[in-house]
Amino acid sequence: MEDTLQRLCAAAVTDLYGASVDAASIPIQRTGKEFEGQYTVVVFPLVRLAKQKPEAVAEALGHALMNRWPEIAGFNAVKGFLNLEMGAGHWAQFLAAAVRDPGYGKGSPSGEKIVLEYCGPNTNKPLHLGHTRNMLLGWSVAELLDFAGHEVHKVNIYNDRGIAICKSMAAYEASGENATPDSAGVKGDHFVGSFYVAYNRLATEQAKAFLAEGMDKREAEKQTPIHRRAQEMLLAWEAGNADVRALWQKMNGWVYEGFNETFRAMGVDFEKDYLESETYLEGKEIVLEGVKRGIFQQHEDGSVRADLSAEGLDEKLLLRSDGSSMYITQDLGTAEQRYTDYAMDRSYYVVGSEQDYHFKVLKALLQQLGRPYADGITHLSYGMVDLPTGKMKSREGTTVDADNLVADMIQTARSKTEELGKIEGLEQNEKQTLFRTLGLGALKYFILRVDPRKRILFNPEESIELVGNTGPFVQYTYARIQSILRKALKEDGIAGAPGAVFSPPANASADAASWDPAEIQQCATLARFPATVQEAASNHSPAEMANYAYEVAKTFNQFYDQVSVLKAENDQARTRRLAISSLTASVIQKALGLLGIGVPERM
RNA sequence: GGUCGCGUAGCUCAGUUGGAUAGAGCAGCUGCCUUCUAAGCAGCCGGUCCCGGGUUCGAAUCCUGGCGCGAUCACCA
Repeated sequence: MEDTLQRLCAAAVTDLYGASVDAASIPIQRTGKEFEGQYTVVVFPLVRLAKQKPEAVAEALGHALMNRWPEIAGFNAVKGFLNLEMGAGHWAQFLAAAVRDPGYGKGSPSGEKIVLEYCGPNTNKPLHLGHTRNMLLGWSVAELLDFAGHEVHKVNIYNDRGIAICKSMAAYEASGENATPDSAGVKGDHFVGSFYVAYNRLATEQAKAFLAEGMDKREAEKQTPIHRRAQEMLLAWEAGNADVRALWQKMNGWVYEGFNETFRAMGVDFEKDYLESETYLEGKEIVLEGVKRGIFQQHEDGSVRADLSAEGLDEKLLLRSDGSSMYITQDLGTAEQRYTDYAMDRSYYVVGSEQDYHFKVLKALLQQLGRPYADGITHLSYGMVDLPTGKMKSREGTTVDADNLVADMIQTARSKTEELGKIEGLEQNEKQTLFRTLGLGALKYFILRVDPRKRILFNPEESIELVGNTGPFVQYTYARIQSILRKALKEDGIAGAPGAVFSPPANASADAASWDPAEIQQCATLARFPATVQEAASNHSPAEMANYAYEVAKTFNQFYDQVSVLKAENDQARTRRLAISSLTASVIQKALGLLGIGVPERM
């Protein structure tokens, strides 16, 4: 739509003033609420070419556009702003085309292959609120890119080895008594996490004796038997010790089971899992290859470093003097592995902003190595989730657990729904589904509607809102529409697909005069969906999609209030409004779907 | 200290990449349910867009200098 207007404007300017302008540079925007019209051309940039006053340019351009495009029904010029009113015929055409297109909003295939990594948990403790933001963002960005026309592969990376998991293992060995998640009746990841907490308790306890001897705190903890045991296990793991590996395998297995349950509850999925235990050796080889090619430097003590000062970064350690690998080394291996698997054009890493530096380094290293996938790396950085008490810290138990959070939200949705008492007729399992849809909808919307870069403040004391600018508000609008459509089907005695039934009147352009402003406003909002998809995808911003979904719902509720669908003045208006309603429902369903939020048939 | 990010109503956030009188929600106040679901709609109240300078027809948006908050700069991950 914008493109068309820009083209027409450019042509008109050439006709009127004999000057050529770049069509793409002509600003087209939505008309402000206080003015008539749907699209506004800002003519200030053209004033210089025209050598006339802005108002005169707008006026002249308005006439010229009307001549060129009959779908423009009128215009008004205010200062340098040319407001265009599209006629009912235009909207009727739009409506007919959009309603009949099941793929309305979907981008055409770009041929670009993208691998998107998100979640990236450690396997020694359960997922928390920080992971929740990561998962929701990652999943949604992937869906947006997919819907916008790219080929997207979602992958996870497990940090499944290292000192953290050895700590849980050491504590389990010391106090686990061969219990299992089943025997304890605890979800696997929580079960293992409880030993991570137990480790810290034991270490603090055991450190007391050393502290009494005047040792400093860090040193004292290093001397504790439990810490020594964890270190020992780490070395044994690297050496391939069968017992340690078996325990590691068993405990990680419990964690994966627990995680999978959380992923299901959260509604996120992965096409492939990567394990750092399987890629860190490959990372080491890449570093050694770099040394051989003279790209990285091996120092006298045996350590390997990369000089990134040319990129404005520091010198970076890649291998320790004992030859063991670093965090960054593993990521090099994982990246290589990924390219072997997918040969992707671009790779996205959804990881918190505290790792901005890390990803700059990773990309720079791969560029130095001349890897073909290096330039295609993008770090999708997002801000932390803070509590009123400050930053979350696992060791201090100040995290908000992901499973509890979801359960709480479902509970909140249940009590609100029961309080309103509008769902008496539903079966028990339908109710459960509804509470889940609403609870998760509220949670996901709450997190996704804010700009990813910004920090989110989450107050566990206050439950997430269900009224106002929220997920359930948008869901409610959908449910309202479904109620109308059900009644319409019943009145008409027709069963079938709403899309087919609620097509607009064939001769819609004939009833131009009868369109209510609310109908035009709703159509104008719905018409922005495809452009919003592309923008949200290219900006990697579910927030833009969330805000759009809110606006679609908001304008529909106004429409709902201002005109009656089922009791419209005439059949033509009724059919048309049914078409607008069903298209609105479809757009809401798609927009929320891109955020991972489901829609209820009633609520 | 260097680098990066953020700073908009009492609170939580938008602001279409430089456009009109800066918008929503929550909180507070007022109206609207014998009419398609009131988880809604309409209205009131609420602003030094952190501060100073600059660029131009026009700046919350771009540049520059400050201030504040946060992250990061490990032989941790």
